[in-house]
Amino acid sequence: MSNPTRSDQSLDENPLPRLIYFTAQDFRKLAEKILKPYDLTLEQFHPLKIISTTHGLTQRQIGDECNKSAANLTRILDRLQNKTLIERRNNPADRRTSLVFLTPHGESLVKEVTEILDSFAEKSTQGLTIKDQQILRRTLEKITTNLQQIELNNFNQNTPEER
Amino acid sequence: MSNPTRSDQSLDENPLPRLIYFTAQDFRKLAEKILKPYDLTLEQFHPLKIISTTHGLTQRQIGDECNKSAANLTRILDRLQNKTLIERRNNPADRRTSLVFLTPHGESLVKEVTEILDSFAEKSTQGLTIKDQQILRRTLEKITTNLQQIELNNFNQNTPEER
DNA sequence: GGTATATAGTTGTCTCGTTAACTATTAAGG
DNA sequence: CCTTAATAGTTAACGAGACAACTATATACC
Repeated sequence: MSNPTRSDQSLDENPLPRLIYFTAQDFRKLAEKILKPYDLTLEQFHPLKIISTTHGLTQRQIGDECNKSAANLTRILDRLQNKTLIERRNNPADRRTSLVFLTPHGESLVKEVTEILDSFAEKSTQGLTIKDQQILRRTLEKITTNLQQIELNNFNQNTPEER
Repeated sequence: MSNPTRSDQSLDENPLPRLIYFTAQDFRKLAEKILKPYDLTLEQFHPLKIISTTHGLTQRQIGDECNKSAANLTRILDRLQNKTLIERRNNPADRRTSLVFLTPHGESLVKEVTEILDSFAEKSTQGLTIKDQQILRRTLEKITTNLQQIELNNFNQNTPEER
């Protein structure tokens, strides 16, 4: 009624990538709001969740799993450590690395927040048929594959037309 | 072959929202690489593109169109202005606002980059049937609607089960 | 007309993401 | 062995998104 945003008018005409992009943004924004009372961000929760399912991972392993660079993960873990949700322990087998564990505090927080986020994720895909969900999944995978292909072409040569 | 990231193994088991999120991230990362030679980011290009199709918008209007907050847009426009791609002109009709225009420099850059990004967007959805694209579009819209619904419920009451 | 409210835009602070430079440790190859 | 290269992690700098506080102007209402 008040502010005519792009969601009201121009979604239909947006190119698909931007549509995906906007949807992801909307999702993130709402997830952040939901997590705010727990003094957590979505990006902090990702690694936390990973640590909770596999204890004692290195930062590299965690970063691979949640698609975060080493630099980025360092700070995120710093913040989680400051909130005493995780701890880094020395790894005698490889002194370059440290192994990351949840504290009891972190453990219980993950448990609590997981339920909330799971229910949120479920609600967000409500009303979609199984078929549509499958197609969505397949389509996104195809796009990801395309992106990888583009990246390869771009960095081996300059957009070759045929091969 | 080298680094087993989440794209190789766990895409299938990821919940849909995260899948959308990862796809959007991949898209953004590649778009940024493509734009780098032009000293532009994807987030800078969005408003630039909008300004190029409708000259003399206020910042508010631009922000609505590209889903950016006023605060965020202020800085992005500052950067674009420093690169002499845009200019802000006084609006005598409402002295709180300024109207944003492209410089000739900005004009030609938008033209150049638009072609590249369009072709990129097209390539990224290559191999998808029209039908699948329609379903993707419909599905994402449905998710967006769901998110709006969740937001309403959350802020009027505490997750009411039924109404 | 004058006060109250709403709106446009800016600025500060924090989190997140990326790149590049750097340290420490480990692995490889002569 | 010892030099070289690779890897794990940290730090700094910058763009970007979010929120809160603030200024200036415009609108509403009494």
